[in-house]
Amino acid sequence: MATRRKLVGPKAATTPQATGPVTLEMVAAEAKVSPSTVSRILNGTAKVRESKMRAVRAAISKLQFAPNPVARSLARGRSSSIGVVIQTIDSPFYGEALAAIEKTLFRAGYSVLFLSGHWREDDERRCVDHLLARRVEGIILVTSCLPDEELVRLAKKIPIVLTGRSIEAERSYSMDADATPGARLATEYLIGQGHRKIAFIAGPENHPDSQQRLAGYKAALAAAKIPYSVKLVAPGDYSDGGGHQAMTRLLDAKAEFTAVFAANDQSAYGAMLALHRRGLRVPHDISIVGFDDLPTSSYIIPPLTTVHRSINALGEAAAEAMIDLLDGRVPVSKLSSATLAIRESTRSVRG
Amino acid sequence: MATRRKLVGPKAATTPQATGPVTLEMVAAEAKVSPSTVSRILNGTAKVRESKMRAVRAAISKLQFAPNPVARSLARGRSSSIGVVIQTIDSPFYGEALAAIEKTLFRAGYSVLFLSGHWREDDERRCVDHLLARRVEGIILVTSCLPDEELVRLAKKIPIVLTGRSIEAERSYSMDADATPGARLATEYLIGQGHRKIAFIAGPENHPDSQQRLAGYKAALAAAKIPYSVKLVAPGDYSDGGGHQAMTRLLDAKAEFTAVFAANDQSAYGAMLALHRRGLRVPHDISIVGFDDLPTSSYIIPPLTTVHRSINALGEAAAEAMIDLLDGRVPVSKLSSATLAIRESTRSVRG
DNA sequence: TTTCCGTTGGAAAGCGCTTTCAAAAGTAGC
DNA sequence: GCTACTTTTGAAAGCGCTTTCCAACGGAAA
Repeated sequence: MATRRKLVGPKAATTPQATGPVTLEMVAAEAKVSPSTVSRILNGTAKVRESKMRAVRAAISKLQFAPNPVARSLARGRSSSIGVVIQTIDSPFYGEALAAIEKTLFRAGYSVLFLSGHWREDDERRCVDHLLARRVEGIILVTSCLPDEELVRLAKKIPIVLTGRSIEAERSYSMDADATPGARLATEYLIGQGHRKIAFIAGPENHPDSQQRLAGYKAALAAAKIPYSVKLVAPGDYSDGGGHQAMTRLLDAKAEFTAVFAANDQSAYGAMLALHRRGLRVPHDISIVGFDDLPTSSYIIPPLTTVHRSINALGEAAAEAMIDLLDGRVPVSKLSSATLAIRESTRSVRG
Repeated sequence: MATRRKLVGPKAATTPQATGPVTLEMVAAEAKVSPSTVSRILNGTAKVRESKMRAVRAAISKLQFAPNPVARSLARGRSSSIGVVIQTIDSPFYGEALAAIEKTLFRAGYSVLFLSGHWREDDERRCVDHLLARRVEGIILVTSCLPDEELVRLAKKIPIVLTGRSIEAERSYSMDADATPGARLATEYLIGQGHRKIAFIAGPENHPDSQQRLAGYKAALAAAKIPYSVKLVAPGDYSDGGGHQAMTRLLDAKAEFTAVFAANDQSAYGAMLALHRRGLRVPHDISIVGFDDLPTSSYIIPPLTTVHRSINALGEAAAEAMIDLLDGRVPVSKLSSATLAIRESTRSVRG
């Protein structure tokens, strides 16, 4: 029977001192209405007499009441928060997307939980479990590395939106921004500039996205009837260091090429440095194009020609798709295609 | 009284079908013990007979039970989550710190809510309010721009840890990694290399951190008895573009200098590009040193000499300080001091 | 065997809100 | 002025856990 944890006596409501956070009940008491009425006003779930309305509003602002979202979540069975799994929260590439996701979701009244999966299956799985445990209402997976079946299974439990992947499942939305056309565009540009010997610095071998970039490169080559040579392809890992190593390897192997297409900008940076170390000049001796258009890419020397995809738009679209999913609508894709930001790291070698 | 929302009959426990998420009560029923016992086992809050222990564990794994953190938060009055307010979530500089915060806090069992304040008072205030409403247990403010009084007031309500700022308040911890020594170090290095005319590209004028960088520059100059000249100081804003503009302005003003100290690496990138555009070579004609040591700084051309402070350590320390605060301990500072990463953007102009 | 004391474990209250249900209060209509 | 509806409102149950309180239990001392 004892009233646990009630730190103040029965006259609590009349004692406005250190009673901790203000509760809805206190507002009700202050406004002399029932808690239900306060709740109804808060949520607009029913019509309430104008006079009470005012009284409650007054009480709310007088007591500085703010509803406890935890209690609300529990009662409603919904948490108003959604989870985002990303490779790493400090990804230079996805950063902008995160910002857009945060902004869009925040506006729509959701809290966002960002978690880093480090592009490792088990880490990512742990993130997802954590998010499920936290009862998020949906999960956005930015280029997940989880197997398809698992994602499909996940989609059965909770709405998910995927970027850089594509699965078939209810209550899910895949935004597979296929990188192939972009990669092809870059390679074609190089070809158009008269280059015939074009090296390629690849990304992580097992990742679909990086495979698409390679595919685009090959496609452009094939279309121009330029034979594809494995000697001109160096493995990288999307990092500056990887690009540096790849270029070094290419150079050491005495591969012949007049241009390089790097699977992403960071690799391009590294490659450029390697070139520089060997006394080769960009674009005079070697042309180079990147992929991603990182913010700094217009400021490095020389400013990098690179494939641009609005990553901000990607984030926004992902967030909007999630909102659509949650509201029971079917998201519509509105991703713009890749363009080439032509800057100063490439030159024509024709006539 | 009607039992609301109870979708299945009284024999619910025996019907293992689509009953939605598994609850502690279901586990209790399955293990034939009371909910209290399950809770005690879950939290280790009391000794429980070995046999029941086993039964409960079995039930848990059989039903795949995971406690609902929302309910738990409500009951405990604690949310096990902490908020982080950052300039922007895609900050190239703080990114690493965020990653460290996430990792450290996650390990300690907390969820992290990242919010972007955009270095604007009202945005930041809104973030803080949101976090308070969400009942986070503590807030980490990464170089907040809120006025001191406000932070002090905030600290009264909730434990906070501050980076790049310093306030006096209970249950708060300031990690004011003063930038002055680092800036001084950079400038002194340049002086040591024989430079006497050293330009400075400043950061945002009103920010304490950027003022410290200027102060360090001035201090080094003074110590070497080199007169300080406003003509050699160009306003910037910590962005690549700002650095580019600043350098352009310096050059247009025909300022004479043989070295530049940029308030941060991004400004340095921009400045280098401006130099390059004018045909000036780094470090042959002009030496340049940056501040922050961004990941790409070792890969740009030429690799940038810059002030290095472990931003990863900063994040880790911030997270640990928060944990200390929450556990009622007094955090102890363990920030290492700034070092200079000497690379290839500077050269000696002596003898 | 009885008494006393330290363990275990269950019943139930409570966290702060939402929502159902039914009673109270208005509004018409006759 | 009274019946028959249609709002508006309050009481109370419930969301899924934690935690207090106390009864039951088991073993040691008597």
